[in-house]
Amino acid sequence: MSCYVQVCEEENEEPIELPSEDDGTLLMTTLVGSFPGACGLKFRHPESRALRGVRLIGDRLHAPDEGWNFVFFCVFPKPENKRKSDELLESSMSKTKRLESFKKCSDLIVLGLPWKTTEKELREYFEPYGEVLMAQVKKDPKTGQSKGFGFIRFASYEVQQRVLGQRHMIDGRVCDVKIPNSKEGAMQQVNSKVFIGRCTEDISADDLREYFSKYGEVTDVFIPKPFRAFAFVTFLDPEVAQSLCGEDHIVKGTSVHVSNAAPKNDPNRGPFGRGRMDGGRGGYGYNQGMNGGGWNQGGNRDMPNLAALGTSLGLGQGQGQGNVNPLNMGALTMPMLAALSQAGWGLLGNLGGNQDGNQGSGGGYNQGGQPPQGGPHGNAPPPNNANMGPGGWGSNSGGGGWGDGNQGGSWGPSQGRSGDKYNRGGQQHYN
DNA sequence: GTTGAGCGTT
Repeated sequence: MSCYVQVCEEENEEPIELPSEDDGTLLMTTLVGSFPGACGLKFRHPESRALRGVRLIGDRLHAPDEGWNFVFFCVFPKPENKRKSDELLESSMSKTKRLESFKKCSDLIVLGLPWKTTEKELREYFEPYGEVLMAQVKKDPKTGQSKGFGFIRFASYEVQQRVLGQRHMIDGRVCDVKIPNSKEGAMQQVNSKVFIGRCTEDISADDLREYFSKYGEVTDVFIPKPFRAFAFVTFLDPEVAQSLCGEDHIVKGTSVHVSNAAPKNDPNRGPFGRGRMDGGRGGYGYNQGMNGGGWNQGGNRDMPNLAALGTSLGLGQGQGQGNVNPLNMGALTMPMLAALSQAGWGLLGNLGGNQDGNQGSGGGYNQGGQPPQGGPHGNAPPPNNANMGPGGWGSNSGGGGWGDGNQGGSWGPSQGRSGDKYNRGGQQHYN
């Protein structure tokens, strides 16, 4: 028996009526359709006067015992512990921030998969959250044995954020879903050529051209022979090339990674791994640097996640052709500039029309965080707390932990910054 | 046939 549920973004705003399903639940997809970025619902209980979260199981919000007879308001992810002094700023920014959070999906890494989990099972686990574009389990090429991790790609950014915000149990193991390190903010060079990584042999130059032409005119496609699992695509418009950098694209069923093509003969060309500054939880990236996270954890010379900055600040949009400056400096706030400067970031020196300039900055990132406390059995999340901690879901359903289908909890989100470093190998010299 | 932090045949 479906009905309409009154929902508004915040308390005391004009509600919108959203249709529930036949089974009386409200789909998350219905909710985010009207409230992008929402991750749950809460309401003020008339007796307790307290906020109550709405139970969320999978993709379905379940009516409170009293039914949908309240005005509900949205819960949005809180990526950081909010300090009191930030609340004003937070509320004044919240709407724009949410608008800016319309970002494209990226692949997500799924860590901790049971050895036996297949790609099919991986896909089937995530499908209830939303459309799955790609699911793969990394295997040893010889034995076919799973390496215990895989990648997943969703069609919807909102779904992606929801999946990132929850803990997962797949085939009896707790799995971590994160933004992979390969998605670190690629410094966007002024270059109309992009590097296409993770190509498979069945992707032809024509395939790449056809696929990428939808973003702009492709002037060249180059695939090294013999097969080297990467390619170059050159666009007429550097803006187009820039806009694709850092993204994953699915070409002929394969997730390829687009990054800036390193110039051929730059001895300075180093690893392309750059630091994630946001603790690895994706989304709201620029905001994460503001609460003591800082740009430069551990004192290494990582670069800020420029891709995240660029998107969240609306950089790189609408630049006229021929303007080789990838940054709209007018959009950079002083604190940002200060942060960038403090990060030892050599951008300014690189803006002088050096099309082949490349950052020689080393890799190293600060990800990690503490493993979750508590286990898959028992140790349920704190019940009925509408004010979740970082990474939490706002709408926390009370009751048990794993095993009863309760997915609303957040126990010990991995937002910590343990400062461990990891240096990936990077883009190799290529002639 | 084993394993359990990580990062995708650059």
